[in-house]
Parts: sequence; structure tokens; C-alpha cells
Amino acid sequence: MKLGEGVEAAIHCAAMLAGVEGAATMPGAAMAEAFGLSPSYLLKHLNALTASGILESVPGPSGGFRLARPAERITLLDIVLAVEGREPAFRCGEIRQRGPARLDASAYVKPCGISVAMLKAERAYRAALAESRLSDIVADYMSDADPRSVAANCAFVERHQRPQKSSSTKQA
Amino acid sequence: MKLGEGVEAAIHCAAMLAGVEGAATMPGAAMAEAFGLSPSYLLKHLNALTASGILESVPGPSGGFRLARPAERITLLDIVLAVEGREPAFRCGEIRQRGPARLDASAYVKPCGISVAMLKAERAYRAALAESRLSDIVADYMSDADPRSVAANCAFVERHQRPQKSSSTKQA
DNA sequence: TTATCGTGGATAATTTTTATCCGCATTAGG
DNA sequence: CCTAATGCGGATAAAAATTATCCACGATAA
Repeated sequence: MKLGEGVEAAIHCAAMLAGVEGAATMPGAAMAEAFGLSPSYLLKHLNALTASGILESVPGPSGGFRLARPAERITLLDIVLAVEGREPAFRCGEIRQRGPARLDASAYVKPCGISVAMLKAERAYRAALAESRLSDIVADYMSDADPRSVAANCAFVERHQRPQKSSSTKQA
Repeated sequence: MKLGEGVEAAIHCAAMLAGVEGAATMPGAAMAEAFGLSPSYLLKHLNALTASGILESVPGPSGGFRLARPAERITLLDIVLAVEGREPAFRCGEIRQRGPARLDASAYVKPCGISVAMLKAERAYRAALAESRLSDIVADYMSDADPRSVAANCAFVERHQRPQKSSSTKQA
């Protein structure tokens, strides 16, 4: 059982985007630089977040990414599912009916008890992730982390965020 | 996030072994046949269960595998960890300190909040798995599943289990 | 003594993950 | 209008993990 590295990157990016002001955006290349990641591959994950409605993207110069909704309404589960896909980690292959002494299909209408138990545990996992809001992550970071780190991150965001032309959306 | 197919196989095998009487064993080849799996590869997973102390193995003709302790004291977590390894699914790569503006190491003594949140969810997952006992799985199967399936499985176990020479261990 | 079985290592096939690249559409700024 | 910066999507490749097979070996029941 393993989570791809993209999950870590995606969450860090989302947390960083939570720091950009108003409708401003931050280019994917800047975030790749901030975390020492390959820009082209990070874009793949950011695209996944965009496709899931977690991020918004703006093309063109001074384009980039921003959160599609307030950090209060983005959970770690949202991000994990966007990057890793919505399928459960445990996939029942119905090997119970793959043996040589196969019965009629009507003998297997009830779901496999093993699958039920595994999926139940996975619901607990997702429930816990759903309780972690991005805003909590950011708030804890701001209050708990080393002040130097916080300052450095804020400076980075300040330096790389791109204000947007006044569209109808809110402006900081 | 994906679990290997070996987990499903391992749990089904363990559940089947819960049905063998006393100190009797069941050969890996029989279980591979029962579930339509490649015998050589299934053996790998059964070995992992043996190495973790979940199964016992007996070499020689009329050898095979049996549970190393009562099914009441084997949980799904035991099996999942044995097959998938004990490492958490989320591994913090500390990408927060991999950017170009690295700070002193002392700025990163506190664990990354993202990692903390992810690991907390994983503890919930494992706790849920730890509450599923193999004996529960088997009991539910016996009472809920289609009687034809139960009968077929019992017959299979009956046919393939190998009684052991009277060692000091209990005998059915 | 022989045949059956688990053990462990080596190896290969397959799939997934990670990563790179290029052409395209969009758009801010001159 | 032109240019350059940026995201988007697809194709492709490199790397790693998973899945699968095989063989030589030790153990042991018959």
C-alpha cells in the first residue's frame, strides 16, 4: 500500500496557494522550484487538481494556479482523491469464485465479507482525511512552524504571485 | 493508493486455513487452485505470512500451512502489514526543505503538519483493520453466505487438508 | 529411497509510476 | 499586431514496483 509522491507535492502546492491573495495566481514552475520538483511532472498533478475543481488555472503570461474555493472547504481527502483517483485501495478480484469448483453466479450475489471489511477500513481512512481542512493545515503551520520557515514561505509567495486583471472576481 | 493483489489472496487463504482442523495443514498448491492463482507467486505471500508469525509451515509430504494461532487473535491488519509491509502509505519526502531557499536544518525540527495529518488518517485505517478479526470474517461468511458456497468450501478444505503426525500440539 | 512439500534466490514479464518533450491555445504587455 | 509566458494534452520514454516463473535445496512422510 503506497501513495504516490504526487500526493505530497499536491498538498504542499495547495497549502502554498492558500497564501496567495485574492484572485492572484502562482505559476506551476514557481511551485516546482519551491519544492525542488520536476516542473513538467508537477503540472500533471496540478492539472488533476484543476480537473477535480480544487484549483483554477489561468493561461497566458501572469497566469498560473489558484484555489478554486476557500481553503476552509478543501480537505485532504479532496486532494488525495484528485491525485490518486477515486478507486478504493482494495479491489476485490472475486477470487472466491475463480477456483475450479465454480458455482452458479447466484451463489455470489452477496458481497465478499473480506471486501466489506477492507472497504470499511478504507471509509475510516477517508473520513479522517475529510476532517483535515486545508485551512487547518495552513493555520497550524503558521502558528507552530519555525518563524524563519514561515517568513521564507510568505516571502516566496509574495515574490511569485501574479495579480490578475480585475475580472468580476474579488480582488485583494 | 493501491493495495497489491496479494492482500486479497492472503486473507482468503487465511480464512480457508481457519477451517482446517487442529494441527492439520493445507498445501499452498491447493489454495492456489482454490482461488485460481499462480502457485509459485502465492507461495511468496504465504511465506510473508509465515515470516510474520501468522502462519506455520510444515515441510515434506503431507506438509503445508496452518494458522499459527487461533483465528480470534489474527486481524486483517496483521495480514495486510505482513503482505504489504509495515511502512505507512504516505511517506514524507520533506519536500518543504528541498527548495532553492533552504534554511538551516534547525528550522525543520518540527514534523511537517501535512505528514502528521496524513499519518493520523492512516492510523484510523489501521485501527479499523485491527478490529476485524479473522474469526469474525469466517463467522460472518458461515452465517451469511450462500449455503452452496459454504458447503463447497468446507468440502474443499476437507478434501485437501492433511492431518499431521501426533506432535505435542493439539489434535482435533 | 522416493516423491511431496516449503524455502530462498535468481530471473523475467508486466504494469505502474515518474519524468520529459512538443505542439497547441490563451492572453498580458508592448 | 506581435511576442513571450503560461497552462493543456498527448506522445513518449525512463525507472521502479509488482507480478510471475523457475530451479536447486532441505525437510520429511510413506
